[in-house]
Amino acid sequence: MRVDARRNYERVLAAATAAFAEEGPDASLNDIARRAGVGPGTLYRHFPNRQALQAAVLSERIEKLCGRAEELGSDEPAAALTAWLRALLMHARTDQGLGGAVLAGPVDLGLDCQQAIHRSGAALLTRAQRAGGIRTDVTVDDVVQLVAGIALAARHGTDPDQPDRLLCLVTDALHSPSE
Amino acid sequence: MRVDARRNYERVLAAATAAFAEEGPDASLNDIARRAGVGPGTLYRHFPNRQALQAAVLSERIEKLCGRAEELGSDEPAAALTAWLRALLMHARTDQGLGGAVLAGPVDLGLDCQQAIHRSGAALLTRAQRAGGIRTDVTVDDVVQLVAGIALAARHGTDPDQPDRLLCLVTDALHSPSE
DNA sequence: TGTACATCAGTGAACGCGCGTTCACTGATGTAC
DNA sequence: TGTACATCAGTGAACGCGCGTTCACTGATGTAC
Repeated sequence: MRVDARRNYERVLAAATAAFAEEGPDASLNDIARRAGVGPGTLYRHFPNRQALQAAVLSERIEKLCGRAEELGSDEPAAALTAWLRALLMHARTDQGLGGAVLAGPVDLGLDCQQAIHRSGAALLTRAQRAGGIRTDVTVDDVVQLVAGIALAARHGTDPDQPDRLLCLVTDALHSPSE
Repeated sequence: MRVDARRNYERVLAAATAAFAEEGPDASLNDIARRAGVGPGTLYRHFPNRQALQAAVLSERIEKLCGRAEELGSDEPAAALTAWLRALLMHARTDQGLGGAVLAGPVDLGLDCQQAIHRSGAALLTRAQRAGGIRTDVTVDDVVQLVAGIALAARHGTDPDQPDRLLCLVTDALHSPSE
């Protein structure tokens, strides 16, 4: 990759990160190019569409999230799940709900972003279920969807720690009440 | 109100209902006017902005929802709450998430739409809490937000009865586990 | 090391699109006589 | 009941806007000699 190409790639990525953080998932692509001090064409050279850009912005964070899941793999199963779900909620709320929108969205980012999250979540969930104390009638998809929902609904909320409270409610619910 | 005005009002409302059902909350206003066989100006005469139109479309349903809450007022408290939350979820999912978007949205519809829902919910919730068996550390706002979140996240989901499953999880969570 | 050149990247004006919104005009309605 | 008229409603072409996207052209980069 040529040095100027790499430089502009970085610039666009940084501008996109800032724009998504400020404007949310629907930030204008032209505006992102403008912020990056770059022509629209340059943006398109590197990122063929909005999803590619969103994926690029999120991928680093998603990797961290999956890394965190591995770290938690040695903790007490149920606690590890709870802790990771909290991290997942943080992720889903980043950039005005970009994370959550991608999680719940119709788009398949092509990359294994979402799949990676599901894999990480599945590992923690099934481990906790096998260890007992966590409901077995819940799928990873359910949990991820719930967390995404909390993040999406919270986007325009006024109470800043409502999402955490709701997550607590959900994690409580995961601790099987019947057995 | 003149007879032609009333007629067009109804037409626009019907067209809006259909459009929201098909396209979701962001359906084009020009398109709605077109469906109604009416000029854009006519639409604006009756509904100054999109929110007014959304409110008009939803208001009837919201009234029903509040009516249902009153009906349930004589049932067993916890069961009544659960049943109403299910109805609320149905509402939030109508029209591709229009109900949920309005519930969770930043907009104050001016009307007492959302307030009415909150009032109805509050009545059922506090009654159930007083009767015991329902967590007391949860507010109406929390519950409504959660239901809206489930609806929003479900918008692009593939599993048609996932929302119901998630709601069950939530209602289970409401049944206080600690006491 | 220096130069010529091919290749790749960037530019940015311009396009087409659909949106929300307006407003000068036409037409329908209801009312007063 | 019939007609004149004021008022209210509807029309729809047109506007401005910002969006995503393209492409002919210019410029920077790296390479071969």
